[in-house]
Amino acid sequence: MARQVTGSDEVAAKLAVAIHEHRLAPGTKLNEDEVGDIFGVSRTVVRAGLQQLAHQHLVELKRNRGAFVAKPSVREAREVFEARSLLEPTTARSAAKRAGKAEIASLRAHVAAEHEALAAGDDGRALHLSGTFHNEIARIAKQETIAEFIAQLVSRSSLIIALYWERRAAICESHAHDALIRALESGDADEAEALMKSHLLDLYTSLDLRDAPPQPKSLKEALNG
Amino acid sequence: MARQVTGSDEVAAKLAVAIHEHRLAPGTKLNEDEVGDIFGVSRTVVRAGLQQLAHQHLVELKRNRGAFVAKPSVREAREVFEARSLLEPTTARSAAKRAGKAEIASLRAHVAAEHEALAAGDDGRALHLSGTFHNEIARIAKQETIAEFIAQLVSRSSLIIALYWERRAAICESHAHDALIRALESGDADEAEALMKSHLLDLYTSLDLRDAPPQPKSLKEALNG
DNA sequence: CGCTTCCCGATTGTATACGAAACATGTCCA
DNA sequence: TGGACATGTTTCGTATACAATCGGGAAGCG
Repeated sequence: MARQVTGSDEVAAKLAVAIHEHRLAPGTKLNEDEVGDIFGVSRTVVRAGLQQLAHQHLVELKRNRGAFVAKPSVREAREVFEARSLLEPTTARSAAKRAGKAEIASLRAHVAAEHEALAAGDDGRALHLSGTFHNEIARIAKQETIAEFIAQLVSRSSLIIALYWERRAAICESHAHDALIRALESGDADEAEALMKSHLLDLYTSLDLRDAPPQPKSLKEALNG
Repeated sequence: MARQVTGSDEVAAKLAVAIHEHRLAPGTKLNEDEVGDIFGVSRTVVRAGLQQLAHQHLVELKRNRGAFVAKPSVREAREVFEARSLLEPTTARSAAKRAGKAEIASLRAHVAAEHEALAAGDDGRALHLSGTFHNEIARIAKQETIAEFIAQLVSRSSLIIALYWERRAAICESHAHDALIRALESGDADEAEALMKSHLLDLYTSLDLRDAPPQPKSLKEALNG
């Protein structure tokens, strides 16, 4: 089928994007043979890719049962945003100190692409870009280690949004990213940090994290869970 | 050979402990067949385990070259401690608010074991326990997500210490951990946070992070790097 | 009619086999 | 004598084959 120059990394990356864009819903079973046929590779490489995603908590590996797109619990959702609130504001501060013209331009292009996708009705892609914007900030801060953590947290946030997002209509038109870019451009570290903090809080409070289990589609699933 | 009930997780865990205890030096080649023979499993499961460790940056996977125990760069060392300084003080604060009698007792036992290992001359084990102490703190804070990050950072710190530690003699007799336990016991969140912050700073400043490359064992290695 | 039990199918876990890439060595030529 | 090329060997990357395990469904029983 597809070219066989692809390694397990590529499989993992493509699945990750599909999850970010909400084309794969939480709980979806990822059959090894099926995925292998789709990408034109053998189960060996598919398994390797799935394990990568499992380490990032994007898929859940159940022994002798297979791989499923992860369904973060309410507890996990809170923890993810707690972690983000520890890492990202300080990272935004660092980014404000380091951002040059090239970085600012890149960020503006990123946001433009996001708005474009939104206008085209491609909500999934818009959501994905909205998430990777945070990765870009971390990259500008030149903290590879922290950037990696943030990338993982952003990925997991995408799953959390898929499960617990309430006001879908008001999707991301908050222009919070624009404000952040302005703060970075003017090198205002305090402002950048504060904006990032409130942006994350906004995101967090827009979730419906009542104790209800993550919408059990069926009774059976709820019982076997 | 060992029992075959072992999965890839077990292989990864055992290798990780060996690395933590400095029984496997940075740069050591981990031949798949060799490791497989040692643990009595096939290359398939060894590869899975090595990939796990690679995701934690404990081993480095070079395409068509094999797996090597990671050799963190100076840059990476700085980043790791930067990340720890963002995560751990706040986590210690949380732990101070939640720690009960059972948790305190567990921590004391942990430190006791550490001193015991040190007295027995088992420096590697002492170092390992000294690291996992931080994991325990994170566990008490009941932040699984952050705890996982910290666990990874502690692991990587172990490698960094192996490469850049200067005053080996003064190993950990700082009693910083004892002071931390006292703060947790009395529920003094501010004190716990401050102690953790200074403890990490102590660790960081005791490293020799000059720009020199991580001690190239041989000229060849330096050139091929 | 509902519950339990057992067996079979499907899917994963592990081992092995084969092809490919990289390093080392040895030879040939300038 | 020194360097460059060719070849051999080792080790990894991927595919395939076999074995173990779990879930579901049909049959049997209360």
